[in-house]
Amino acid sequence: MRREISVLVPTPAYSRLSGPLTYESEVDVPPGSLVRVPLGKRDTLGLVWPANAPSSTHPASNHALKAIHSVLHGIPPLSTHWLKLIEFAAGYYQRSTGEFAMACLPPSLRDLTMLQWERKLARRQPATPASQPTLQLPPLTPEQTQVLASLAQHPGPFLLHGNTGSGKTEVYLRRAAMVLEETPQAQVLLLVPEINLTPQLEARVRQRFAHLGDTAIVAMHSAMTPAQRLNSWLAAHLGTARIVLGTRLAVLASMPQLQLIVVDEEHDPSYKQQEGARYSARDLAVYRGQLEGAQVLLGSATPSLESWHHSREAVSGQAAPRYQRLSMPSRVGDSALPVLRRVDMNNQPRKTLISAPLLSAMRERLGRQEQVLVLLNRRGYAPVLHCGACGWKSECPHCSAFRVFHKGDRTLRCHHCSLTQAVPRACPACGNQDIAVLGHGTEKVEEVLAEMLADVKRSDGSPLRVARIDADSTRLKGELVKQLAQVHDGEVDVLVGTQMVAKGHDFRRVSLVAALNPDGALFSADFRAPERLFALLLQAAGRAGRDAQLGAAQACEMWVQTFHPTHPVFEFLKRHDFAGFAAQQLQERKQAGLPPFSFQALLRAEARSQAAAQDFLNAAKALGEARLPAQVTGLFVYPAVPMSMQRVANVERAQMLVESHSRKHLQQFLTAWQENLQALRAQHKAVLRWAIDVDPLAI
DNA sequence: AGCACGCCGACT
DNA sequence: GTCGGCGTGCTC
Repeated sequence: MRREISVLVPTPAYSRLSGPLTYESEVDVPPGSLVRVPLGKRDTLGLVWPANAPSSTHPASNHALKAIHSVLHGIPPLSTHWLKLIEFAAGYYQRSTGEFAMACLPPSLRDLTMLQWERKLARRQPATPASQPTLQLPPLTPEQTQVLASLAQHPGPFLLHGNTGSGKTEVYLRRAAMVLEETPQAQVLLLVPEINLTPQLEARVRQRFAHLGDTAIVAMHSAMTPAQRLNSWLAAHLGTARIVLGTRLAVLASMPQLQLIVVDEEHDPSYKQQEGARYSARDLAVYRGQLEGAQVLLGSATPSLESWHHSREAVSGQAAPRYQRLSMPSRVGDSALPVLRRVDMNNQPRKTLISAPLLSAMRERLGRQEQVLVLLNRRGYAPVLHCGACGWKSECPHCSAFRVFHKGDRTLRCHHCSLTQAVPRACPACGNQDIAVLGHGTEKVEEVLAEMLADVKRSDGSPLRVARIDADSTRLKGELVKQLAQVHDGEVDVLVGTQMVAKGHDFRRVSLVAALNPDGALFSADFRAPERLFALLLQAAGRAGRDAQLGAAQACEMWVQTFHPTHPVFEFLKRHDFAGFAAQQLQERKQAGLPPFSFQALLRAEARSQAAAQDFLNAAKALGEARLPAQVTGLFVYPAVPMSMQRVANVERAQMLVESHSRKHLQQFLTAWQENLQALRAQHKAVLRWAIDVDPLAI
């Protein structure tokens, strides 16, 4: 018997094929099956969709249906829950369901031929036999015990607020072990913000869960090869993987027996995808947990203000908050929290890079064979090259940014479009030989510190070693791991780096952390900048004094060089008072009507000229306001403005903010708008691309 | 998005 | 005379 089958294919929302297409088949193919179908002249991967779903693009009655080519046999269909997750996410983030679904599947699944697919399945390695757990577990602190008891008693979701060093990871592992023991098939998803952080957590998880067998733990992140990604995905989908450890894309992995989702460092901006479908893995994790009945545990030392606002300590008799808040304020082993030292740069000589008090504190630490971590959020040697004679600056010809001077390879590099040129010997504008650098980057700090500390010797009499870790020094694969190992082994005394070293890595012998110039975030136009700065500094401070013996002798220090030493951010930081900081920030946000007290979306447009981009946006604004859905009220569309990075690689960028007090109304508006915007395209041909960003992180 | 068709400039 | 530029249009 012939039957009609709804199939999602990878077509973007604006292609007018956003709904499922109808194919025919001799046999019944259940929803969630992966199929190969003809689409135009090509043969593409498709996902069978529930038949009763509304099909926005039903074929004309006289249209001959094409037949499904083949079904990818050998694996069970994707679960109804997974289909629902995809449908929700695509709708919420304003993408077509087909495009979103295909983007969530491993890329090689799209490319494999039927034959390759069958070979792949046949070659799958059998699960390794499980052995008995033999590991000696570390004792739990009373706080950890209490938190684990709450996790066992309540369904969640939870927000675990634990200071750096309070043992959050141990809680994740213990909870995972409990869940895996309780249900023989159960699966656990562990999310981390960055690829850099997966290897060390993976090692710890493999060690702890060695008894489950090697194949029971898989990683998922974008740096894996297509074959590795397919293997991990299959293991998760087939249930052989009991623990999936990954970055944001792992939140969309098929895990039929999912029981627990942990989002570590839940405040981290890396959880928001910044291109294509701009989803928040943290928010989807919460939705997915509710959908599948899996427990959700968000953890951070500095929770996002959104999560903090939506969480409360459980109080009997009161309405349950969205997240139940759990706290672990103490550090394991009672090592003291670092002391904050502020250097008022108003009292320092102009253009001071490393102030005298900071330098002497560093010398003292180094003299005791302790390590020092120096943070500066700027790579390269100097952010600008400048001609004193004619005023020329090293602007990038293609972007609205300066090219950065990299001394190591004598280049001028644009950090936005990657344009790289040799440093000119003389000013390109006037020929003046005397061109100078403006400002400081990590390369320069590395150089200056090596000079300033040249007289300090290590205990064996050898010279001090200053090293640098940033995106430049770790460009080669494996370089970051190698360099971090050198720090751990004590080969490095002073480590200079960008914020990438502040995240997650434990440096046991570091007893002094210094932020050289954090002021930029204090008065930024971005309302989230103080939140990010606070998180970064507290996280960086947490790098210090992990070694209890070290901390007991002499408290560790967090140094901040600033022109605004009395700024509230530093006052709260000094007291390690996240709750106070959050209350103050939330108060400000409430008065200004900013998230989490309102909901935002951005419409972004890219065009060859700024005017063309803005014209499109303003036309979109007029159209949106004219065709406002009747039920939508209290919605405000701001005028189009250039983006803060206005031009990148010769493309002009503009954006427009939409704000509403109601998430539902914002959604209704965006859905209606999306359809109208397609019609606008024809009249704005100069516009290269446009996209909607729901819940944007930076405006 | 892909991948066609389709109509105008510099090359074996 | 062809190869190839990317404009426009369609995909069950």
